[in-house]
Amino acid sequence: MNMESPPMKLVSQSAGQSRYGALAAALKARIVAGEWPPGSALPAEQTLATEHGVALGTMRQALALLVDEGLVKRIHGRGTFVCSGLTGAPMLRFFRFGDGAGEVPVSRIVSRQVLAAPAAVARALGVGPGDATLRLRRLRSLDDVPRLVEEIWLPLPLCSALQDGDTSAWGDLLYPHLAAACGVHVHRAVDEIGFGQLNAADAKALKLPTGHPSAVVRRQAFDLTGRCVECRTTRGDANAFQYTVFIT
Amino acid sequence: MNMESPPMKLVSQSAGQSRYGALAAALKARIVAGEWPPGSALPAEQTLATEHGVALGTMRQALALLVDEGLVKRIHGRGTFVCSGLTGAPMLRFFRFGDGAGEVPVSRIVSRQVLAAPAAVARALGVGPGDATLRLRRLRSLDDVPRLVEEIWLPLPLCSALQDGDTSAWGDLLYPHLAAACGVHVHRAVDEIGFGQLNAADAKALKLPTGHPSAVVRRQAFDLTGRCVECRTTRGDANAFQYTVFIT
DNA sequence: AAGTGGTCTAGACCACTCT
DNA sequence: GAGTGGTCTAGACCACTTG
Repeated sequence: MNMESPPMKLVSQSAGQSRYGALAAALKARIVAGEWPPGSALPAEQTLATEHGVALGTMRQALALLVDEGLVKRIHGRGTFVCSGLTGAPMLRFFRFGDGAGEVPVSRIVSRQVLAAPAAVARALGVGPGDATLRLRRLRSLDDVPRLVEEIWLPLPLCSALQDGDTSAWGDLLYPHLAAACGVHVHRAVDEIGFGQLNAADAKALKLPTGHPSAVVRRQAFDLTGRCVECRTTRGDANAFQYTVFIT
Repeated sequence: MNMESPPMKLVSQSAGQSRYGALAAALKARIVAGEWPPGSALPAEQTLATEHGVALGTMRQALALLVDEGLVKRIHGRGTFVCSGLTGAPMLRFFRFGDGAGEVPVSRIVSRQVLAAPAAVARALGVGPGDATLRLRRLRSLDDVPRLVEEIWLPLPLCSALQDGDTSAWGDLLYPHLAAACGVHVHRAVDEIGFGQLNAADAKALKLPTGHPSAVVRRQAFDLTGRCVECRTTRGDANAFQYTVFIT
């Protein structure tokens, strides 16, 4: 008879760290490493608990940490799934244009170029200055009225699948297309809101006078590994800007 | 011998609700009713669990809900405390004025009047239009440079302690003074950000030209019971506006 | 030392989803 | 019905704070 103990994953636990914290970190590492790709299911909590030789409750605490972190999503009766990334984090949530409905604006890529990254862009993307990047300019419209202008920078070996082909087939959301075409899943983003004036080109695109006040949103988007996979600047009419912050 | 079961709080549990959810709601009701005032400690979790005839873990889940809600704060080794309210929710976090340090701006009340609430203010405060309110105008400065102008409306029987007395003794933060003088604890607030232009009076106070672009923050503040206890409009130079949003 | 919350266990049973 | 996560129990022991 084989009395060997079953294979058990050992988790290193640094001093002062709880066991569920260490477990969460270990699971996160396996997710980031791609062992369970975005959208796929993790083993059942009972399986994981047995594998690691801990009680069910302890494993549940570890998984709860990953849920808080936005890394996995648990669905009662179905399983635990690695989050597939943001679909939009829609820029429109910063603005109130007439309608009020939360519809997705129509997107049109008006320019696509491979360029050496300027210093600021390279810093944001975490690449070397002068490294090859893809720069997109995009115009977003509601009811055929242009509302937002965007300048999007993507790191280049990574997103080279977007270099060629018909941009009109991309759809109105960048992130789902980025996931489908490049396998890049946006997991987290940071938007920095500021204020400025439209330059001549942007003003013309938005059919507003040059120098018109504009809200400026600078975004960095990151994937599961913490790598910056997009940096973007969005501009729209400052008078339509409205954003709500909840404080607790 | 007295074999009676100890007094046990009964909690009504509506269908489809977990027991810890019902417990949390019951505890919240007692907090809102003032049974444990802000800053005071709740009974020990073990005591509460026994009182309600549930296991420790269940009571812990209930308390965790209250923590998430920002209603109580747990401190290891000390106890569970009702949150004493926001101290500032500083408006300055929306702006970047030179220094960069997160210091509290010096406040000066420049006007204090009892006024009938205009329609918009009455709606925000949840009082009848024309009800008595206290209107404050406040100027906030950094390094003796005026940076923000504020118009603050307070409901009046509630905040009547602020009607008289020397405003220069209030200190630079409104909420701690509101708590000390009126027993009003601000527990939650909603800030709505927009852009506009300075009118002549505000421009003069900020030493900027009339019509200068300004960031406008409209705030409603609420106490534990969900009652609106303040409505405020803050304006500052739009060019100094900067706010960061994290998306997950 | 006494009292508090934090971690962990080893179970039981329930609610939901899929086949 | 089999498999999943969600709730609940009744303990044990640990870590932190205070007198």
